[in-house]
Amino acid sequence: MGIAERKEKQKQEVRKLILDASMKLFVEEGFEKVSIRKIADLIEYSPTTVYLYFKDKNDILFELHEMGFRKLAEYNATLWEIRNPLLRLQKMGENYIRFGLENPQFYDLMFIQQAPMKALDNMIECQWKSGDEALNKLKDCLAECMEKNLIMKGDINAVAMTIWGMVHGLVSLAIRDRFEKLVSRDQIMPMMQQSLNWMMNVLEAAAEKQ
Amino acid sequence: MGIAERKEKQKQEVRKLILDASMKLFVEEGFEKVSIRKIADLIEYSPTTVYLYFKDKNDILFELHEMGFRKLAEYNATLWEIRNPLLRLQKMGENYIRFGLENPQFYDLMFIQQAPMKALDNMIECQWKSGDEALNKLKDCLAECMEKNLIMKGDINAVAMTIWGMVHGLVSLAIRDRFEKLVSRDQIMPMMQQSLNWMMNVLEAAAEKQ
DNA sequence: AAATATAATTAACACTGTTAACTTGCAAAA
DNA sequence: TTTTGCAAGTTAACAGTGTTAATTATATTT
Repeated sequence: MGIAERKEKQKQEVRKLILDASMKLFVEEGFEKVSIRKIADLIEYSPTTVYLYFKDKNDILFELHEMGFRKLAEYNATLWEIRNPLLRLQKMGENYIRFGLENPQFYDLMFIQQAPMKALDNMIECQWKSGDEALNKLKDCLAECMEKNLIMKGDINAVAMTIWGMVHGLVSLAIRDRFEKLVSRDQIMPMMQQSLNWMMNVLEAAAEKQ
Repeated sequence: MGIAERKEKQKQEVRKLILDASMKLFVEEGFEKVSIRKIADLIEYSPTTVYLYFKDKNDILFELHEMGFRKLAEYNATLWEIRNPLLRLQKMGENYIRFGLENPQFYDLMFIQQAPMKALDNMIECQWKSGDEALNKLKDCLAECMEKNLIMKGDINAVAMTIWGMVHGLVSLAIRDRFEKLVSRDQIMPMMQQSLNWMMNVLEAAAEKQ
């Protein structure tokens, strides 16, 4: 069955060709500039060929969104060496914010755009695996913090949403230009840092009081 | 100069016609279904007529975004009677979340979409007045809390961003379907309420410790 | 070599925002 | 009263978008 194997391999190669082209357009021109026709032009195939390898555009954007999660994981590569869970939490927040501001297009796709979630709806395994994995790491960290009385106890899901919500709030307001209309541009980054610091101080103080 | 006045009035009437039609489409079919052609169809003018009254589509979306802010203000109408600033803060957060979940299209336009901010760039007064006004009310509340030692002291801008960031994070993750892929749908609302409660407890405890 | 299966294409549909050029109707000047 | 000029509104077009049905070309199997 050598030829069936080769065929499968070729199919995967074209698939990769499409994804590479999408990626190139995506990082160079941003999310909304990625179109099926431009992808096809780049790989020198007709636009309809793309539909032989992907169900629709959302399906392609889902794959790009997965790449984004791999990139985020790279940011956190050295994080698990940190013993103090509260310090780890802080670094996690810093990395998250840094990732968002340095890769706004990826962030957009991972946490703002609806397209990847729509692709998920049409899949067999319709659970958001990437998001779940990332959230679990946050939950583990928070659980450890609670165990050691470093943050106030509470429902782990609710607390995780709170912390995630806070950093996501900062990043998404920043990359959607809500801050630069309110404070001067060069003040945004230091202010976000201050914001995170204040939050950490509050968390710490509340735990000590408990 | 009676005729010039009448002309001006007629011009304003067509303008209102366009906005009403946009609004109708917007609340009935959502943001991405609003198109210049559909607006024109609805008011029985040609599509290009719209461009005689608005610079571009962003310009129309900006007006809708303003209506959203007026709607949000309605939610907070009875808020200023509350004396205790910490309780006021909590209710403000609850109202914000409720507004977002009950009016996801408006929320989208006000805090997620880039279109209204792009319209702002091409305006004489390119400050985000609506956002600034809303944020100032939050800042006033926080300043009062700090004064009375009800929350931990810190840079007022940074703290405001933190609090806003948190509630915006929750709402935007919710309306962009990030929660329902992680927890069951009917658990989202109670979890968000729990999330806010935990946050308020943390704020309170941290203040007392100070 | 002929039949079959698969890969890729062309053409089309129904949309989108936006601009240039043209036509109509009405108020003001000759 | 007639002519001029301006503003409102229109048509046609450009350059795109995602997506589907029908068709052609290619490669594999019989």
